[in-house]
Amino acid sequence: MSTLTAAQRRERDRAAYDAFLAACPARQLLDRIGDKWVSLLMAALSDGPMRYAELGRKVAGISEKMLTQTLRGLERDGLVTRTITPSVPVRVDYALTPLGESLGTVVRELKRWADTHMDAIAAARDAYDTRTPGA
Amino acid sequence: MSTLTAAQRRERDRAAYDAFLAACPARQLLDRIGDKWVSLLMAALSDGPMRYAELGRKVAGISEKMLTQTLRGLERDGLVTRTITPSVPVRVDYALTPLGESLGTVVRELKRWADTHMDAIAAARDAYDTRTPGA
DNA sequence: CGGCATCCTGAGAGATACTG
DNA sequence: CAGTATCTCTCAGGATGCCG
Repeated sequence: MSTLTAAQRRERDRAAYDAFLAACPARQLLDRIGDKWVSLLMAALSDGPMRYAELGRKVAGISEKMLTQTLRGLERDGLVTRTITPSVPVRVDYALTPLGESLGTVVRELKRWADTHMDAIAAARDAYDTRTPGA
Repeated sequence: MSTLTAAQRRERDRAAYDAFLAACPARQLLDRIGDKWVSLLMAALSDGPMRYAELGRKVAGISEKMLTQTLRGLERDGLVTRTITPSVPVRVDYALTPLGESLGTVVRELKRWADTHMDAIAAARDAYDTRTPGA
């Protein structure tokens, strides 16, 4: 039977699309750098290695949970290294890998586009909001 | 008094940081293109103008709500145009603006990095998961 | 056809408290 | 110092149904 409701069809399509998206490299990359803390942490580390608590202070608003979670993710992806020095108060340093620095370069290109064009976007936004005053 | 609890200090810091982030162009851009549907929709539109329902079919898994919502956001930011043809069944076409195409170029650069380096990330991920088998 | 209002659920963000 | 564990709660996003 081709008797599929719109909902059923969409569900099937979504499953197929999800598989496609999971395999899409660009999608994975966007998910990573789109993460609120990833870019901030990497920017902080681009100045050189830092300790756990230093990062927590530098990025200010981050909770310990997200700090740990994000760093773990970055470590897993080979973007940062985690170096444990087993002194009496343990010391843990995080640093960018070459891969991480490479990604940092790309992100900075993105930032350059942002710096050049975001005022145009802001202007468009203002114009739009003026055109659509109430709602 | 400097008698602030850790929570109070963090809250104050977060407020300040939120303000900083809201003003940061790069952050705004990342929030945009990090959105699951934005890049997909823009990729679809890079082939030329499309109608509402066409987009819905091309992007397959998207719900009508997200389709409308995302398109509105892109229109507001001056990245796409929305053209209404008041025929009897209404016809609405969406197309990239020059600004939108410019952004598309940047995103494609990002995609190039992804295509070149995501296998390294996947490898790092595998290695990490092997090193950390149980948990 | 194209779109908005409404309700509802689940993933994920943060606070808190405890451990090596 | 550097986490881990647990709980709560928000809110993005999907389903549904109605309008122009």
